[in-house]
Amino acid sequence: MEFSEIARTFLAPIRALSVSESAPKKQIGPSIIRVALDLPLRRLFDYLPPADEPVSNADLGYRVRVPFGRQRKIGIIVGLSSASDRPAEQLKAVEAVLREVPPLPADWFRLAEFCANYYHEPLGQVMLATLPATLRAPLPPPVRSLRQRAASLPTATQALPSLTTDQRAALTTIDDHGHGFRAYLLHGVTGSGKTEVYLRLIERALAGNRQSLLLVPEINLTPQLEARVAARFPGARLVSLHSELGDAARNRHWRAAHGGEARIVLGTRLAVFTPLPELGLIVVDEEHDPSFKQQDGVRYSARDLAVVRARERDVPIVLGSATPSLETWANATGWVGRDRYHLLTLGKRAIEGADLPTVKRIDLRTDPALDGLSSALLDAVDDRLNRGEQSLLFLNRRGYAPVLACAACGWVSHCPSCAANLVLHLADRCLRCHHCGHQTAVPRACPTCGNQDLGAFGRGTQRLEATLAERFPRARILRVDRDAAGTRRQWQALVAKIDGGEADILVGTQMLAKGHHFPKLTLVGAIAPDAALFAADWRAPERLFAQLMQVAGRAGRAERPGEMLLQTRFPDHPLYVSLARHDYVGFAAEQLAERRRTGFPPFTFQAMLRAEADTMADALGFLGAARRAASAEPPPQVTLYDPVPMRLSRRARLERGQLLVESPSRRALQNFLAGWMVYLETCKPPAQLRWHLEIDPLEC
DNA sequence: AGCACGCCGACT
DNA sequence: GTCGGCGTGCTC
Repeated sequence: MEFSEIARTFLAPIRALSVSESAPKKQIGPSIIRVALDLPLRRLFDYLPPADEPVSNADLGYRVRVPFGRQRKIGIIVGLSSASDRPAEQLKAVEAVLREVPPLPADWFRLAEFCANYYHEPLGQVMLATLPATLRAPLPPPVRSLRQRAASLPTATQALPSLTTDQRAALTTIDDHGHGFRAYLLHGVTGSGKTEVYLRLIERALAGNRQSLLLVPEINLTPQLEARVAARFPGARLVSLHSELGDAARNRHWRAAHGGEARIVLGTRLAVFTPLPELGLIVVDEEHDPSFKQQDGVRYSARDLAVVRARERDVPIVLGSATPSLETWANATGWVGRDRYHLLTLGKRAIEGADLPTVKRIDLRTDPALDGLSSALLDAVDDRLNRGEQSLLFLNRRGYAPVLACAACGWVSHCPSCAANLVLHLADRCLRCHHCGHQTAVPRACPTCGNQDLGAFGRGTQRLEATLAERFPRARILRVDRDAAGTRRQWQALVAKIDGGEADILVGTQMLAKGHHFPKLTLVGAIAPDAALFAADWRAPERLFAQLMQVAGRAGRAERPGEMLLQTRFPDHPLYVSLARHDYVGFAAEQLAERRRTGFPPFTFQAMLRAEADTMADALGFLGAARRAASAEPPPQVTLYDPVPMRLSRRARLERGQLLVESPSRRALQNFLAGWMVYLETCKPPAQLRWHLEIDPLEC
């Protein structure tokens, strides 16, 4: 069957798929139950009601246990009907309607449906993937006695921090608009008091007897936020939802939210799907953070879904950031259509006397770096050591050196499974691939020519740490990267050390830029930011600016002024000029103008079809066939580019290719993709080939 | 996705 | 002669 024909035949029923809220009432009694199952299939499965147990509209949203082939599965009742496509004798009966958990509510259905349609994933997979594991398991969890939580402490009478003019103005604007839907962008530099605004809004939601949903990028890095919220509202039950939580706790927290007992839910991206019967407020903190985008399974953007959810529920949503994503900024400042988001700006740092750090650019052409460190930066670190203050050196590259190589024959440490180099990790005495985890011992001599003199090229955090130890033998140096602070426990131990004044120099990746502030820190050095300036990825400047701005914000938040030193060969680059002025607005305007001129998002909409297979020929062959099928009847307003190898063309022994699809019209793109997906699922690619579609891809 | 059924190689 | 490889095909 041709693609276009398939689109016509199958598309209409898929779009029409929805919860039938007007199914016949029980005088006839609907005889068919439509069930969503966790399968990669774009259809529902029809079942008969369980023996002697009529079902009604009140059963929509309950989980069911059903026979499926010779297995048992958990599904969700998404509709009732009086007829099925299949003859009744082919239908099996639902084994049990599981009523111990209240039914999933209608707004949760609409969110799951939106997610399934927008990201082109089967509804059942979306729905089941968002439930806690224990509610997905075909066997009921072992019965445990419900542990009653200790009664909450009486509300401590604590003096609330006084608000700045900007904070008060932001709150007044939100208050004046009332309880209904409106999306706000709360734009404010580090220390401008965004969190206090969130807390005041949560306070209002609590007073109005409404639940609040607070989404954060990585909960591990911000345990203090959790503590701060809990301390402010000791009388309200707060639960967290994130992937490091065990199954039991996850289930408990999810049910507390669903049941309405939890009044505040603090979670990472998956928490956007938590059913909240009395939701009154959504906050997305650090909304620009890429970790709001799920990178496997259902590839959704939790930030975007949060906005959809707020609209569905008719509640306000606040997106907060010092460096908003350019998509969000465009929505808030009239670059795309009229202002969709309302912009609220927090100008000054809320802490009395704490100014933004001065940003100085060190020209590496006149002050060349020796072992990665310019004399100006060394002097500045020395200065801090003498004053008993802390320095932070920011280098976004883990390991000792990005590659080990033989100068005699040209051998380099290549990953056998990926199109990438093995990174030298001297701390663990190994070579390691950062993409697949492959690990080998460091060879004593060149594997090809026997040369004993292998060289470590480039510089990572470990090497920088070693250099600093040599240069400042009396300083206490602490390295903070994923290797040293991978778990919540390790991270907290390091934070405790830093706060306890047990470190003079911190060396770290962007991990250090997030969340925590260190009162004694007055110097931030960016070691090698230039690489991102000319990267092929057109989003690289946006990410670099955000990172540098964020890490700069670590310096001098207390009464001591902070300083940032930027080591660069391009001191006049507009990105650095904007950064030195703390001018996000100017930077964003320049980037958006460039993107509009060159036709990049948010002025166009993108989707990426990706395929991986044993050979690049297979991967590109599949993508090429997909493209030809679409071009046979060219979709209006949609451009399909040539299939190309991905930037990391081979990972874990699989060759990877991608095909970019683009349109100035979101609707045109979505219409095309819906039909295309149905067609692609009828294709018979080589067995080992895997493919997936990503909407609004962040990586190009 | 599972889990069947279904035809061709090295083994108790 | 069997156990088992994973190539299609189906699951209400």
